[in-house]
Amino acid sequence: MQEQTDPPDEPSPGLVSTAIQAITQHIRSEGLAPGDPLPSEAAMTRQLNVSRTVVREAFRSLSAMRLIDMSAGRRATVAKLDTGAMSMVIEHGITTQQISVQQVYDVRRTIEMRTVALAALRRTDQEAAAIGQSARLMRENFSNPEAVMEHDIAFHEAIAAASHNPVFSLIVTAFSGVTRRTWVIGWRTRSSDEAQLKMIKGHEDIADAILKGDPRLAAEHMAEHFDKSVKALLDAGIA
Amino acid sequence: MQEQTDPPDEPSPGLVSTAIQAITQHIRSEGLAPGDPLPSEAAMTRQLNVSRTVVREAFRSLSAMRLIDMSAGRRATVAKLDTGAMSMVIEHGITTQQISVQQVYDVRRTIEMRTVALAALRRTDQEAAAIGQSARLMRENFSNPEAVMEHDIAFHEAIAAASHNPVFSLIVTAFSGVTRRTWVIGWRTRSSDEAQLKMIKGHEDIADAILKGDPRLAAEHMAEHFDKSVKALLDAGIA
DNA sequence: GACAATAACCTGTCATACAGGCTTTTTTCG
DNA sequence: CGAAAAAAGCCTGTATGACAGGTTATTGTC
Repeated sequence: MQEQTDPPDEPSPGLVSTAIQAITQHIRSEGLAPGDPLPSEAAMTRQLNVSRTVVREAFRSLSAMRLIDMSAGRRATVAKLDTGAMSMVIEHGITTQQISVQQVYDVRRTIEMRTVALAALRRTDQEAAAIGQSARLMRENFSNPEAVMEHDIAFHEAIAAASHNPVFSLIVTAFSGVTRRTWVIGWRTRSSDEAQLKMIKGHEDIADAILKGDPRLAAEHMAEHFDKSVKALLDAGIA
Repeated sequence: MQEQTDPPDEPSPGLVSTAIQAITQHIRSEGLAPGDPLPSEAAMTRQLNVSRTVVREAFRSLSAMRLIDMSAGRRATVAKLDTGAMSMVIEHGITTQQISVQQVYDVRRTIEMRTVALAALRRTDQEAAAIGQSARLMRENFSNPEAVMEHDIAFHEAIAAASHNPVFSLIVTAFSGVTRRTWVIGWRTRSSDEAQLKMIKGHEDIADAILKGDPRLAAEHMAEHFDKSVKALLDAGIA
């Protein structure tokens, strides 16, 4: 058996938590869709019989998680799926050293081996074009590492989008922040222009395999890409 | 040497967002670890030159994401990695029909094919025991579906933990909420006791493979398990 | 030196106030 | 009559002050 940290009784989870639950419950029970408006703060205040402070902190919390959208003067609305909260959790794990960059890469590899295969099977022509475009822009901006990185990130997100499973997109996008903070290290480790161009070639190979609709080949190239990336990070001493 | 009150031009992402960033920035720059205390609200109020309302909403937002822990009378502290925020994002996606249960299962399958293999390679004896224990408890509570479900969930989370990669644990645990809301449907679809026992046997096979340290076999059983689970959900008409 | 009383600080919640953004209604003018 | 402009009304963003109750540090006593 395992040790539980929660005491057996939790009488008051706090008014704010209660309010948060009431709001999410409202979304569920009313079957609200993205864009639909939520009750005003005043209405919630009356319904829950608490102060506006409490209701406001609840709304603000949901807004911070990007579950709802708030803006001045208008009512809050149900938000489209967004990676905001996940990104913050991952970043928090990294900055407090509870997870390592290498662990993130291991998860990315696992997921992207799947997204790339799905993309090869399910991509539309437009999505294939977007993926190819990102790879092409990496080469064209070769002399500008920052630009290469952004197109690299866009490349991976485009593949996730082409998997037609928004959960994959969510996760892959959540990792982009970590990538932004470590990408340059991997790039510098590829000391020669030749090594750097080879890395870009790897992306083009993946794009081609997706365009051809060959999931096995796409996954093979993706595996190779990740193995090299992780090796680059390890060479640079990233734990 | 630094911050004056009003930067001349900022499209104003809002004072609260600014405060949130200031707090996370503080965690980063001070290199805080889980359990370390953050500045008091009053201190933050002075430092950012905003009202306590703003600072409070920022703290509360971070608390809702489980990035910090708050409790009455004590200062907020840096939180241990927690799946709270991720769970809420996934649940939000499900309730607003932006993602389907089947899409979640596809992601789970992808991830757990990896965690089970890693668990077979890296599990400690204690972890192997915990995994086996969960499988055993599933069988022992056979007549109580709710209990079977909880041990099923614990089983998968234990495997993720045994992968020794907290990011996997984070994601697997984030999906547990969805499982709780759909598990019974799959269970009912297995109409006969025989079919239900076979499903439990599948878990025991996985546990055995992990105990034996055979990643390939473990992954094979896990694949089978997921294929049957997804089939059960599809038979029940889950989109 | 141990221990209890107390002071100081901190968070949780409430009430109120006001500036400014949106939306709807009313008014006015063509 | 119709359309544009003005006003009214609701809504959110932020600030301030107040007080209850929990937590920690200090002090004073034995």
